[in-house]
Amino acid sequence: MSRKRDISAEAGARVTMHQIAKRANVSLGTVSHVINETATVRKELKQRVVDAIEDLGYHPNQLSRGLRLNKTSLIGMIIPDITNPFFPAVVRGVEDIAYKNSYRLMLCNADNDPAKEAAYFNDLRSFLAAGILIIPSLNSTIAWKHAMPPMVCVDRRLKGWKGDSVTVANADGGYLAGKHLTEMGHRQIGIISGPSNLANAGDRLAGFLKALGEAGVSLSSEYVQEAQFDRAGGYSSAMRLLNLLPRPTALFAASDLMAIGALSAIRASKLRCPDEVSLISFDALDITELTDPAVTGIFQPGYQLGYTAGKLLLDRVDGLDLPGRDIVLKTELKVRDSVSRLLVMADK
Amino acid sequence: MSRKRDISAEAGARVTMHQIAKRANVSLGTVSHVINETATVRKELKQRVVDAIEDLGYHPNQLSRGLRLNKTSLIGMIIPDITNPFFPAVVRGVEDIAYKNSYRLMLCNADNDPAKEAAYFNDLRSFLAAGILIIPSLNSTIAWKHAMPPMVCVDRRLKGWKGDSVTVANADGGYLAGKHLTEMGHRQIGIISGPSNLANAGDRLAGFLKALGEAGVSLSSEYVQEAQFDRAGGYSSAMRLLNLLPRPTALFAASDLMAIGALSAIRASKLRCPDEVSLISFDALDITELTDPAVTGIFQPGYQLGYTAGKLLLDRVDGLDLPGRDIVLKTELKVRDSVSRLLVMADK
DNA sequence: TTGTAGGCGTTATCAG
DNA sequence: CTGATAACGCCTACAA
Repeated sequence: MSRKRDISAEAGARVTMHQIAKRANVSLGTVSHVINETATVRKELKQRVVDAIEDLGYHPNQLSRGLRLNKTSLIGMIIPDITNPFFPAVVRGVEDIAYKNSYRLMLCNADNDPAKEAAYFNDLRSFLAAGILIIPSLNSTIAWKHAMPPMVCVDRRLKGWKGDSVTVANADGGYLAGKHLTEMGHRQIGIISGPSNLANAGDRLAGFLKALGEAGVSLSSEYVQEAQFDRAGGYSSAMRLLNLLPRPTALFAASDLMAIGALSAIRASKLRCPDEVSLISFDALDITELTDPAVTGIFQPGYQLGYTAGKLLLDRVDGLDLPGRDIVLKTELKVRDSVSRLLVMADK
Repeated sequence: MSRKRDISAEAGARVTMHQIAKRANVSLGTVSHVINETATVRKELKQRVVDAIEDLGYHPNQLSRGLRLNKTSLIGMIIPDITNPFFPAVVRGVEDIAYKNSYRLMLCNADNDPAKEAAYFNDLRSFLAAGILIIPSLNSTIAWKHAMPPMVCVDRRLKGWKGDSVTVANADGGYLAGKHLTEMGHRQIGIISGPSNLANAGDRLAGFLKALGEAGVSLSSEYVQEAQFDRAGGYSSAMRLLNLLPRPTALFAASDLMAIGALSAIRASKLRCPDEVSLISFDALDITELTDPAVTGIFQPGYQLGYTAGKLLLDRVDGLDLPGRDIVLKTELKVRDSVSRLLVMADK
């Protein structure tokens, strides 16, 4: 008795099925049956139960429920960096589809730290999440494990991943960017690429270089800088690029955050964009629409990415048993104001 | 037996303490003791247990753990809109302090929908979250309930909230903005205020008007527009304001997102900022540093907000029993390029 | 149609 | 120092 009081006196003490049963004068089983509609209960009894639930403000304890069912209604999602505005868009997509199917989203921000990512991953499993969505961090150590809940990779694929994934057409996007630049007359181009151990970054770069190749443009290696997908990375890479001779007439940044950093670098170098240096970017988020100048870039459908991934995951949660599916979403060129047409080429 | 197999064959089946005990040739209790260090176990046995845990890749089931302890290591956080870049900053602050204390963050995006907010709130309680952090949505219906886990209000206070809260000095911030504008010579000013049912918005407005009053400036009511804290709200309000006669020489936007909308409106009206229309804003996020022009604004310490709120919450989780604390964080004027000095006043 | 009882994986009490 | 054993709240097979 004293033990029971000790526990129930804690802050989280809540109404249980037991109390509902007692108040409605029915058995525990009956309460469960009306809650889960797992048996047809006599109308009168049912009403009594419903009333009791209402009166006492009962909400089922998801822990015991999950323990019993060996699964919760939680969808776990791991993202590398919540302050990168691309990811919240993806999250919104996931959230909409999950909430609609009465799943809840447990969002974990790995902070690009593999250890943190792994910790969150294990926790998600420990909470018996129904499924996991992951946008892998830079040096992710997550690997397929035995007895995993369904999982789908979003935006980036886990190394050696065989399951479902949803990504964007990074190579195509890079190609689009390269084509636009060469069509606008640029031949002296600097590239700010993402971390080379990220497939994403490699694909964008490859696509971009392919377009350049088709236009007969070749770049010596110092014109290809590698950096983190953030502002600081964009800034320092752009600085290096702008000091090269001959100076590039255009820069390709592999992400919007990088592009913003590059823009700062261009300003800091007392150069004008796009008059003296053009800039094209990848992401085409709202924010790069309001910079000075608005940045031309390759649009990635972030919301769709999340929504689609959520759908694939729910399929698996519902027991779909199929080989892994890869869905690749199209990218799109958004022409804004940061790329100028080169009419006369001084060195020609 | 068949039942047991049925359940353990499910996708989420995992290693349990039972298996550890068997493999290490000790009892269940001993395993628990070495895991929780709740009794000193003989070195040799302990090693066997540790090895078994390692070998089998055991992770405790948080559901049963939480069920038993009547509390999990989850911190729930409800935010109104994940795509508003102010909130992710707050989340980062929370996350850092929570993770450091080995709590996990369950982030819920209410989407400014009171129903969704309430649903998440109940779910968080159902999962026996150790504590809840909430940035209330616009028309929040959350009210104090019996047997709630510790909760602290962040950024905005819940109606009638008596517990802990962390907010920023909105009135002071508004005052700072008003003072800056009048000191720069502006007397014809337009205001884009937030929803009037939000204390936040009211405070900013009141502070701003106070500064105006001290400078002997009074505004007729059509110069005060009310809108949602987003881009669209900023745009349409600014449009209305810019069509007023006499046209305001300066605009005060109650949030960065609004300011960005206002900037678009200024451009769409073929006006130049800051030459013809100055703009001052509230938030001073990174993004408004890169717009054209960079927007002068009142800085809110988002990360600190989250970090501090997290600390208050953990205090409560640890059983601190004290009357509610209100912590108010200071704001700060960040001068950038969107406010011009008015030297000669035509109508003087 | 309703009620009873056992067990999900832990922790904690208490006796050896 | 170690090991049974009883809960925690819920679901469900099975009995009534």
